[in-house]
Amino acid sequence: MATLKDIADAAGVSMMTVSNVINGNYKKVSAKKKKLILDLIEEYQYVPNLSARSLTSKSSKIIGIILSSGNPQENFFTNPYTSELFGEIETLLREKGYYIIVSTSQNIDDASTLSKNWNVDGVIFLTHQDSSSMQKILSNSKCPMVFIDSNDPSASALTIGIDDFKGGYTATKYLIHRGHKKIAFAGYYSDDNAIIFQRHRGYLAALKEAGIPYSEQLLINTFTRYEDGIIIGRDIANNKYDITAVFTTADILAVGIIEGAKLNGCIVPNDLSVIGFDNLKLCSYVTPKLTTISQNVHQKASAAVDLLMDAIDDESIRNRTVILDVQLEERQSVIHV
Amino acid sequence: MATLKDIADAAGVSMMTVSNVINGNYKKVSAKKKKLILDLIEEYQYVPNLSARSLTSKSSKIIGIILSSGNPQENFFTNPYTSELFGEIETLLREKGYYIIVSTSQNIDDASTLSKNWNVDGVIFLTHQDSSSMQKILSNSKCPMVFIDSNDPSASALTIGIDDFKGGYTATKYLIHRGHKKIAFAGYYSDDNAIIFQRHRGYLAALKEAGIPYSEQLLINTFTRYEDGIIIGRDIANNKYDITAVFTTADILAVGIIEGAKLNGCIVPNDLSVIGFDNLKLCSYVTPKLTTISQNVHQKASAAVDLLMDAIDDESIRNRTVILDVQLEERQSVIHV
DNA sequence: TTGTACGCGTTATCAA
DNA sequence: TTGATAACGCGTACAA
Repeated sequence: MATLKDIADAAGVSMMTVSNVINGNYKKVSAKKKKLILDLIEEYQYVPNLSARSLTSKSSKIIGIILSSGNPQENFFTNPYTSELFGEIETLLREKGYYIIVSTSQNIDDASTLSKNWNVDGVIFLTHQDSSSMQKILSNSKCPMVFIDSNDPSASALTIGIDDFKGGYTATKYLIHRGHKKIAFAGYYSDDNAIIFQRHRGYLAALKEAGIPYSEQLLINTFTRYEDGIIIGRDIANNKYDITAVFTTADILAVGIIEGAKLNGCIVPNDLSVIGFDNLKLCSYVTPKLTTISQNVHQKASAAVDLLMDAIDDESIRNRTVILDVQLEERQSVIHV
Repeated sequence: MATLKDIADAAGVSMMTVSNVINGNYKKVSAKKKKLILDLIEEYQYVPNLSARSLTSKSSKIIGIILSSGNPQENFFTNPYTSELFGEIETLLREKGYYIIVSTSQNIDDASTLSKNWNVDGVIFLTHQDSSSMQKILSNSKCPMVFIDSNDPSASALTIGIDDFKGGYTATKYLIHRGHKKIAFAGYYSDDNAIIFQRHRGYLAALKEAGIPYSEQLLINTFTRYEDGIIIGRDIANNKYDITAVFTTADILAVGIIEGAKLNGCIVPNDLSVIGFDNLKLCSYVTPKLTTISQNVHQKASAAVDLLMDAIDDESIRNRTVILDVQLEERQSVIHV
């Protein structure tokens, strides 16, 4: 492995001259030596050791991407939403010259260990963190951290979110307009998950606006996995709930519900209308194609990266919230009753 | 940020003693000092700087994971197979105490730059590399590299693959047993893609065994994306090909074909039988559920990690090929004619 | 324009 | 059992 010194020796100059060439400080080097050094670098296939560089300079050019949640998941990357978002962010970051270290640990403390271990320039949390975890992380953070889909009650962090209230409201209103009155809400509803809480609030608002009474029985609390959807779908088909439609907080859950219902003889949309959330590619793959609340994953990734870059460049940016819009994507899983 | 020196100063001992405690060399330290130091580490929340460590020690505890291919992809992580495989590998590696740097660059040279930049302990290539790229990479590799789904004509690398010939053979034979005689092959067929070539060979072998003639017209050469499948499906429905069944080299492509056929009035499996490849979760989400050749992603990930670990531990292991078995997963997309 | 000396945080060696 | 010192590869400050 060629080092700076090797190149310097070969060129008969000091390490400093080589360093200047590498870092593009061409004004400080004569054209002749510059060319010589450039050729040598090519010949030796020299690549700087970034560990060494990050030791002296403050920047490591590493961004940590963390996926962790209480919601049990064997493999975060079987979730198409998470995967797609991750891929978009990775691409954006790489184009800006950063390396990415991923970690899917369930343990929040690993986040701060990671950032200290490698002196990362920034961190992006891809999955929902409850507020206590968030506070814990922020309290001993030493670099900018962007949270996607997390609550920020104290508004003291960098967060990217979507208009969850509007999502819940829009979906529910759409169902109501189609004549539905008995509409269930299915998702991972919990006190410390503001995302789902807001969607639920939107759902309630639409119900109230239409003068439709709400009862606890309409809340189907569940993890958002395909398998959980199957069970719920079967229950629905077996008339465990008295409903004609269900708004779910994730496409993958909706797909499971549709399948479960079908297994027990309840056909979507004829016997049951379903609306999802996310607008994954998956929505077009299934039958019937899933009507859903669409969030723009690319836009979300881009907003997260922009915000992180801003915060890295400017120390003073340490709390800011970006809320992205959502809209209904009409397909085939809802029927007029 | 507390450093080794900070802890040493606080404890009134040398850095070396602290280092020994951190690295578990307890025999070299008195019990009393050990406890003192451990407490201090806890109090200061000390975490070692791995950049510094990797400068001195040979190991960086970083594994690079590279996704790159000529096959155009905006975002590798929209491919469920790739995502799932990546997630499995990440988990396995993390459990073994490694950090992961991901890179999705299209440029092969970035792979070697990455490995030099960070002095990675090993690299895993997640996507197919043609043999020339592979040779290029291997020629200036300085650490163990495992290739998944790549050809290794010279058998001089570490590779993980599946029995592609058997996959093609089994699928085709299955179709033949169901009475099909006009069977197309759809996939990214190219000279430098041994994977697909082998599947095609298996396909040919089954045809030959049954005495069914093959013609070039049965080869549908295409990128393996959903959108490409749509086009092919439409073509099939429009009788561009004279076939009753198609074996595809990827589930996502099969799903597209089914949809495209349907758009033009050709219903699977009644009018057309389709077999996929991979056995993604997606197969169960679609209608009809997709019959496919199943490869065990978890097993593949595990084999890749095991092989890499072996190679890291033992310099002498620099070429070895692991071939995993495949099998038919029967669902609903094939009919008896 | 070029070179020297030092420090970044850690570990290995060797001596005490 | 402990500690002093050199070394890893690079960048910055300063001097020539």
